[in-house]
Amino acid sequence: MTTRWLSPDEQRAWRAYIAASLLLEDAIDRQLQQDAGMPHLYYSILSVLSESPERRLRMTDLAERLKITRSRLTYAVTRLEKDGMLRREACRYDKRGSIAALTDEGFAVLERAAPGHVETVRGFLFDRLSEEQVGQLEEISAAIAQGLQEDGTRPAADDVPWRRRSSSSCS
Amino acid sequence: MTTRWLSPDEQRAWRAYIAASLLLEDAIDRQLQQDAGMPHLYYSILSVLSESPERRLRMTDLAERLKITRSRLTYAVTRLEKDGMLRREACRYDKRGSIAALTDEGFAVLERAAPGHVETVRGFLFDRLSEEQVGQLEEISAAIAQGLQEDGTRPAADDVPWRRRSSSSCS
DNA sequence: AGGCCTTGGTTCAAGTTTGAAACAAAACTA
DNA sequence: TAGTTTTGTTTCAAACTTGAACCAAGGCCT
Repeated sequence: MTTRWLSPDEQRAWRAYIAASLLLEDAIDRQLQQDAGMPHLYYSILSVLSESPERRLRMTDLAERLKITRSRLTYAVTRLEKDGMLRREACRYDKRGSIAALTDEGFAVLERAAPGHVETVRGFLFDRLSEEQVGQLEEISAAIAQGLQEDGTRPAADDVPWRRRSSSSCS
Repeated sequence: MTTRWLSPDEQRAWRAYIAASLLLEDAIDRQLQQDAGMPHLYYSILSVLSESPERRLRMTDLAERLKITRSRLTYAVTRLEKDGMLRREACRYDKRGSIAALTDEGFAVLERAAPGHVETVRGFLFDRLSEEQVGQLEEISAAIAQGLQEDGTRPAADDVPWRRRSSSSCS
């Protein structure tokens, strides 16, 4: 089959999107690196933990929410643990499991960094978009994410009638 | 001043966006790594070069178009040169300058990889969006990028009445 | 010409990401 | 229950990114 190339509109959208996402991630990484001494992903880890029940989550669940590989998470958590931002705990119900628990210090760091981070996100993103566009951005993002999450390299989709396990809290 | 936190709508949009951009870049990187043996950025370098006059561009111009640091580009170009995808040439008019020139082999690799790449972008992005949304995505991205490009850490903005130099072709 | 600031690129070390492999503990299955 | 497969996590080496430092060379003064 001959390739369906991108239309000029699609080309422009694609390039604009690539540029914007690169620039935005860079700006946010730099801000957080400066003000909190950690890149965006690491901040997000603390943030997700802070909103979880008892401020703790199993590694796999954490990785799933952040859309990153377990291996990447392991590395990040090791660093954050070294820095005292969180602690690893064993899972009582599943001896394989390991739980990342936010420490008080981690929470404090998060609280101190949050205002600056929000300012940045606002300044570079939301202040530049209309309310309408915010809605559009969410819908577009959701559509993209959905397509990419239908279980990664799935087995044809009609092969798995039930939905994936929701979570495995533990603790 | 007390922080203006994100509204629920903004929160959702932000999280959806982060997830989508992570997932999308990952998917594209994986596809290109598989089919062309290089990550997305490296492919983009070849792609930009292929569309430039004489298929060559100065390092700084290349970095500017791709929105990456010169140092990152240096590393990437070194790898691509080692792989024979491009060649570095001296700049005749500016002895500091160095020009990246796509080789025939690089062009060939690009041509072979392009269809698969476009399929992927289409499958994960454009096939999931309405025509309208494509337009919205472009506008949103452009707005974001614009805000982030007003000359990085600029000197107060009212300090530089003229616009930055456009380019420095050479060769 | 002689200084001095800027620009174009690279280098280097430290930090991060990737993907495959290794392990150990569940969960099945025969 | 032993054997096999799956799941949860880490480990390791190779590749990549970051940011600061460095080295020319070009531009501007005076």
